Amino acid sequence: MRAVTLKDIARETGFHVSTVSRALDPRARSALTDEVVQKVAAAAERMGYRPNRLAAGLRTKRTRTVGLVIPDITNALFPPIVRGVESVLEPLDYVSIIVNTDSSRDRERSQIGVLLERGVDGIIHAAVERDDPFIGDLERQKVPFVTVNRALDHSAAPAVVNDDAGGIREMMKLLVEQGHREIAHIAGPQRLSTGVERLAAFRAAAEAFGISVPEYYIQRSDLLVETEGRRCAEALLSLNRPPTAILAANDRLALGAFEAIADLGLDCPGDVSVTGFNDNEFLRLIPPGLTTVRVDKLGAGRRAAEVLIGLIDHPETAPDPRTVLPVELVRRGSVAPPRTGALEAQKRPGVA
Amino acid sequence: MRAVTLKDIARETGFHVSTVSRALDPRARSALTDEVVQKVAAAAERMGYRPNRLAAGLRTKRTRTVGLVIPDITNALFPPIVRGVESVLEPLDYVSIIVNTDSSRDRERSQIGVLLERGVDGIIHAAVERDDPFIGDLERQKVPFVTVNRALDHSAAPAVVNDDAGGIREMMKLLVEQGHREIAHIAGPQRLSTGVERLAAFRAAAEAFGISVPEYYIQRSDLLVETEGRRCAEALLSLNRPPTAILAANDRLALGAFEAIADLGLDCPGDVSVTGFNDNEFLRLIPPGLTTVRVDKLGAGRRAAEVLIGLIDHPETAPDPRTVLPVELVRRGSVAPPRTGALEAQKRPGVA
DNA sequence: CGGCGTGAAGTTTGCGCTAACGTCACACGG
DNA sequence: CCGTGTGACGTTAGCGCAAACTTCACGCCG
Repeated sequence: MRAVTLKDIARETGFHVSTVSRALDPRARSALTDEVVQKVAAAAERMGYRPNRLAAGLRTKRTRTVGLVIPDITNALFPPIVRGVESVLEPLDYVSIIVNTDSSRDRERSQIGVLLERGVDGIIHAAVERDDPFIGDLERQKVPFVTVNRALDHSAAPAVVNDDAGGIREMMKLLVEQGHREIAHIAGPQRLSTGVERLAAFRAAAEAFGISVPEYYIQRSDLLVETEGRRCAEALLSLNRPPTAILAANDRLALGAFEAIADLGLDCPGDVSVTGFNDNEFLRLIPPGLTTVRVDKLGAGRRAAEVLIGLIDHPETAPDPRTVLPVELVRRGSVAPPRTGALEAQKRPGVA
Repeated sequence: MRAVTLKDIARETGFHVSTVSRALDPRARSALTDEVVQKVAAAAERMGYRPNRLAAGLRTKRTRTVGLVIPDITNALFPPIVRGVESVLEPLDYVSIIVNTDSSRDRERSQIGVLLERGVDGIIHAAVERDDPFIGDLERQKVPFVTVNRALDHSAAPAVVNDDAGGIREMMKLLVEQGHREIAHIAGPQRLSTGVERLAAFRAAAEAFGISVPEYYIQRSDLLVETEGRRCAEALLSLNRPPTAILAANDRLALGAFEAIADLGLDCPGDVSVTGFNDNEFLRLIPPGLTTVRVDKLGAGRRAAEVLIGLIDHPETAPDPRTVLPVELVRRGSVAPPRTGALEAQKRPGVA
């Protein structure tokens, strides 16, 4: 069952292949008489013609394919971003090829390689590290690309990010208003822009609110996973003077903190308040309900795709180097006023 | 910055393009002297050669691309299936193009169309309905394809499914052992194979355990979403003789039942036990912990990819028409023995 | 010692498509 | 009445690659 080609339609209709090609191309159609266009369209329809994008791509050097580099599609943060991207790409007749890096540089390199072999017209990168070493290659090869959610340190590459600083500030404000003064931070990995941004914002906000944060109130996680959140929270809660609130750099770290709190026989928010970042799905169903910062995942994906398309269609015009998406505080049960002194009193006998 | 082609390497090394092509092709390499292979490989490396898969695909009619049709990547069931698929595809140098149907037939048709235009070597379909009308076309065009998770009604197409019947039976056994006799079912949409399979299994298991199930204990959902689960559960709990256990056809329906139970001021598992199917992530964190049937999502994706590759590489040999993956009961807090008579006593005064 | 198999390379072709270019007829203005 | 523009279509080339086919030299065997 060979596929129907332009040549077949040409034979059938008696026109030349290139006439058929034009008749089927909305942009070139105007150069032809209506009669020809009608006949060709009818024949194409009747014969079940389906354009071969590969051949067209080979000729035009445009595949209408974009690469989407993410750490792991299994991570609830990314599917909505993907849908956002596709919501703008699909109407434009693009498809995306998604690759997972599993946060491994080796995998990132090879996966970007497969995207390039496939001739993607551009890349949306949701897994960059601040000093990503493979990005230079892309820039040198003039492959249009955008980063989402995260940004590069020294690069003019357009980035679509969330208002990390604003979100952290809001959160700090809430905690302070609730009466907290001993506020700790579980920072994200410092090789990610979100990790350093949120940590810096944490420090800045603390200072703005007149809260002093000792260094040991800042725990750096190595990965954005629950186990790391748990480890960091355990360290914080084992301090002689444990914090009354833990502001985590993301939801998964916060979920890990929940576990640590439960393990130590403590209560959230009774003994410790906890906050997150991102507002992943299902969070509202998990007690006591994580107070967090909602980021617009769909919007981020959408915007990234728009920027990328701009880059592809108008390579000369400089794009917005940076889009900062607004965030929104979501209050749930994990924040309450501190129970003054209660935590220390309770802990002293138990812990060495 | 034009990409390096075989021709460039040929000019550089003095060999002919086809010699270069062979030197770079592991299968054809053996026909060349080591010296040539070495030189070509070195030049390719040095010049940063990257094969153009489009051109190769145009020539060979093999794109090493598969299409992955899913309802919605945002649905937690699918990312692990996707990873499973890619875990076998990636080492074979394939990529996948994922399309979301949003359970719409129009979208499904057009999305399958874009996959075909892209010349995918095969399709893994995780969104089929029992009488899917577009599948006939695929079979006629001899496009290799497999269904995952769901199956077609009248088709020889290979399917990778879970042991729905076994899972339901196990679940029924558990409920009966716990002392339940009034067991209701929130069935999945009957246009999906899982919907009818699980309903049939529910009836069969009930009979096997000597449980009689009145028709009004079976509520059919229209979509596999929480709101539908809630609607169905409300209907069941508003009966004069409400069930003591609700066996839902999937986790999301069960989560909806949780909501309905809470809304009615009832307690799970105190007043009603609830069970699900699939074992989506994060379920363990949602109280009281859904007792459910764990399906091997990664394994399903993996198996589907293996079957598809078999179909692609050996079109003549008939594949296993059906792979049934084992499932596992996961006990959590949502099932407890019925509080005999308590529910009725409590409800009578309140509900008409 | 001649023919022939074989190994190692080169030549050619064409996958399906698009874009640059060519042709031809007709209309229109000076 | 002829040149020239223009509209409508045909011709050609080539994107990058792989596979079929060709060439050529060498060695071996009868």
